[in-house]
Amino acid sequence: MIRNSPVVKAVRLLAYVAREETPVTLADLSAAVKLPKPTVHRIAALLEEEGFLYKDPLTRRYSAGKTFQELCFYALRSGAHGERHLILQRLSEKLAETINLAVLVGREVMYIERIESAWPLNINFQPGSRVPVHCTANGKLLLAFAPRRHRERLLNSIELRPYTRNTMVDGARLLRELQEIRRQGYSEDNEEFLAGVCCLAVPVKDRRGRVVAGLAVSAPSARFPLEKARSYLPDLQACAEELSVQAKLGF
Amino acid sequence: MIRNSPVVKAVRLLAYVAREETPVTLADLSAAVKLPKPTVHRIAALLEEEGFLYKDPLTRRYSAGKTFQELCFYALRSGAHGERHLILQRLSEKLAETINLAVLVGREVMYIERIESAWPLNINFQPGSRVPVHCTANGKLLLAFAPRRHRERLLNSIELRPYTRNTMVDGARLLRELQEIRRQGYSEDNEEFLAGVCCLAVPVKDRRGRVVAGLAVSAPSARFPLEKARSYLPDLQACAEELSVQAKLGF
DNA sequence: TCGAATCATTCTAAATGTTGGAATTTTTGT
DNA sequence: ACAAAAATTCCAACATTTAGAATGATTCGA
Repeated sequence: MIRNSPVVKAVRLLAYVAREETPVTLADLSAAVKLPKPTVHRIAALLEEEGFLYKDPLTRRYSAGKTFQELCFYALRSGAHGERHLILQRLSEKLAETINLAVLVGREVMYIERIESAWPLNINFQPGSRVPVHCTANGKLLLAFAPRRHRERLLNSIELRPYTRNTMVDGARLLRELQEIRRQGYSEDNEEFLAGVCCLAVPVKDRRGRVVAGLAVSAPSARFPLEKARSYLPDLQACAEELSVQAKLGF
Repeated sequence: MIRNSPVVKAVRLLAYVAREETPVTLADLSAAVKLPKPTVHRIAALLEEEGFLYKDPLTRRYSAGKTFQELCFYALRSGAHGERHLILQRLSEKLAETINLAVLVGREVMYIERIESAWPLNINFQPGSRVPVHCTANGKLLLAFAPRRHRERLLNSIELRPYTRNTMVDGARLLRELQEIRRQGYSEDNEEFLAGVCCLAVPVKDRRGRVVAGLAVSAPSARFPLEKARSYLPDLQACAEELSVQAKLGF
């Protein structure tokens, strides 16, 4: 991806101006974003024309423009992914553990949402971060329910790197486990990725029944072992159903 | 001035996404800004990388990104230096009570500006702080004038937690009140959030007449009961109008 | 009031990223 | 399972960006 794009420069200018308390001079801007003044000047002029910046005619200082400020009202209005977040939050509160929603992206699992439990000491993975597919509950789940061709291609292209003593590094064994996951409808991670942390994941399906995401609870084995997680299966499945039925996945 | 600059294209994309209520597809975007899909695709990817857009991995729809939302927050708050502040200050002086301007952020109401009255003893809510939506004048007002879909989704996802004896905890009754608010054009909070404190709020509209913010007076019922607040409705409305017409919302 | 220093703006040719039709892949709807 | 729609990738022609240098404007101290 091109990182020298004028688009990137423009939004960084915008970000700097918006974050500053008071209007800024061109020289400030130029120093802050590390671009030559003529460059900043031109981009700022474009942003000004679009109403994203406002240049005070007297002081020549830049601040947020009218269009931009108006936009702010709208952008904030719909706090990202309200309903989905709420559904997950309810589940997290009930189990008192971390809940995350993930999808398959390329050869990895990406969190699209994550509700941290109130407990201290739990791993910090931000939404957007990625984890391996062969040693996580969500990963194995999504792999198990992926279309066969897709699954095979993926399995051939990943390396079964060991993360803990329990990480599965044997392809044949992984295959058997995937079959088992399809049979029982959920997957487990018994400290296969992070020592001391176990997970349990259930599928989230779209209208047509295809598995599009995984919903998992993850917690320190010490206070929340897999047996306990299993006892909450109905709650997890109900939550997954809620996400599916209401088609709240999208937004 | 070059008008075909990618910078211009980028900010127009951003503006369109921010103004839409729900996440938009690439095809929508392409049609809306009248640019070929590959072009939109590339620019959107850049904006996503910068956190200005968020592409849901499941639906591939674009919405405002995290960095952008954070920026909006700053941009709205830093308006406090300019004309907007003066307009609010005049009103506050006339009523001799606390005035605040608020917007809907997610499921809550956020103050973007607040002029404290000179009186002692009044609650200290800084700009940026959030209050519930179902038991405040601004909250009910913004809810009442929000687009229907947005309102319904919000109502479904909030908990009508009681704060005082007067807090509305009955959804049906709240709905009726919202209808009444739309009819009469203003909303009241009769000690529903804080015992002993009442508020009255009027809508602030944008150019197209959509309600984007709420302007409220809040005061101890003892010295400034709702009847008295109502007598100042013309002043509040004039002030809201001033903010709207002159488009001084920005700053 | 003057001049020096700083800041803003314009100019330019070379460099770079952009562009969008066409092809490809993926997803959706029937 | 199929057709239609949408998203994504490609790439060579092309338009914009780039930033040094020059110029004009403003600020500030003496």
